Amino acid sequence: MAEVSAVGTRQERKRRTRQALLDSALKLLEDTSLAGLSLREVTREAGVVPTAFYRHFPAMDDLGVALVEECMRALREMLRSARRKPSDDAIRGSVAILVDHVARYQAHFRFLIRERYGGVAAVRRSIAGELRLLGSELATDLARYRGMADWDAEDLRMVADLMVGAMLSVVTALLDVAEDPRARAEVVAVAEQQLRLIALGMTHWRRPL
Amino acid sequence: MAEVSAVGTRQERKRRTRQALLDSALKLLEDTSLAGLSLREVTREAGVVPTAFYRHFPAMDDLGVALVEECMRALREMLRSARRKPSDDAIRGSVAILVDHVARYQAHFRFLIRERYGGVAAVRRSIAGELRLLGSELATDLARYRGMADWDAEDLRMVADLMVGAMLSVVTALLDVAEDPRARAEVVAVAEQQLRLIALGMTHWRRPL
DNA sequence: GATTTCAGTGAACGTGCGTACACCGAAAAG
DNA sequence: CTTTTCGGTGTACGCACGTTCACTGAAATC
Repeated sequence: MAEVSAVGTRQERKRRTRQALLDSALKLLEDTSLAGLSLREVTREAGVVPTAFYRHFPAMDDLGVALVEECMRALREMLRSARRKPSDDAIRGSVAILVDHVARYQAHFRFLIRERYGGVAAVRRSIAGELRLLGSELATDLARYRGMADWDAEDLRMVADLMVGAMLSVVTALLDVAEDPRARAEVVAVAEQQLRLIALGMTHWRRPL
Repeated sequence: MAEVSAVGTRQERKRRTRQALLDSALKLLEDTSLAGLSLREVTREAGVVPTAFYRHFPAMDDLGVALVEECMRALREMLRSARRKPSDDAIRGSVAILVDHVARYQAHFRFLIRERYGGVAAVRRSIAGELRLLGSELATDLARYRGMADWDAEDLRMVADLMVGAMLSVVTALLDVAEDPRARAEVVAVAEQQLRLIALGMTHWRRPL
């Protein structure tokens, strides 16, 4: 059970309680989905009385949407890391960054994967919108690559979406293997090969034209 | 609300009631996830009294697992259709079959996608196991293709998993666009391109060796 | 025809839930 | 110093839930 200390200004204390609710929810969501999570469980875990919940969120759905925003902050931070990678092997470097971030924000990624097609419509919409944005960002990143200047926007988007999909598959696989280091290494190896195969397809894409 | 007719032998009537429970659950699951579905809702929809549920399933989790089996039957039927395709364009033909099946078994596919990482552990495990099997089947299918005889099992498996992942992405996209025929055509076009890009990567995979 | 089986019934229970409401006390505002 | 604001409290309510148990009546078995 989390305890919120009593020090600080009033709005600071409110912010901390809100964060405690988000953290508690995320912790409990390792075992169930948002649809199976009760308001009372969350407040119990956070160490406040049930009715205090309403001082921060109108309903559980809204807490879910707030959690999506928190998760997306982590995802964007990851993309930023990948952008300033001085690696000579872009694929290996990107996968390494992905693995690192999934390990650090395990609960966040699990929530994202689970609720992407989960039972709460508002959360689904929120995740879909954010992922679409992420696809756009990746597409513009790809456009800056050597030898891709002549790609049209549609094809860039198509490849970017394929890569986002593959990335999320890898995240899922990583969450499944959890702590087993041998299985983890296998997942990483397969992910690198899959991306390499996609890259191989890209270098030959409509080149004959 | 479904009504189970009173004709037929006893075990036949039992089978029909069981199916009514499965159908009712699947219908209700279009709006929520399994974790958010109550036993009483399902029996209400099926037109039986709550306690009758226990004559067929020990708990909701078990109904969920039974639903997974039903969904997988649909998926296997799809693979069988794809296997006896006389199409000269394998990719276009496969995608067409996929689109057709998703349209026919929309609720089943939605359930599968939603519960794959949903809140019920037993169902998750069941789906993961079935998909792994599906990957194996696809890998052996691929091995029979012209020019893939020299691929080793590991690489076949890697490609098969990439394709299963891409396929599930397409299913998801199809479920999202639902009825809009223009968006649907766009999804189909992108899916074909993505598979074509993967195929392109395959033809150049380790060929230099 | 008598007996057994069993899918479906109906009433009743304890529980945990979301939410309404009046209240408190310290921080913020005047 | 006085007043206002407001995050958190405690009680209390009605409701839907899962599960129990004894019961029914027609089909299956003998």
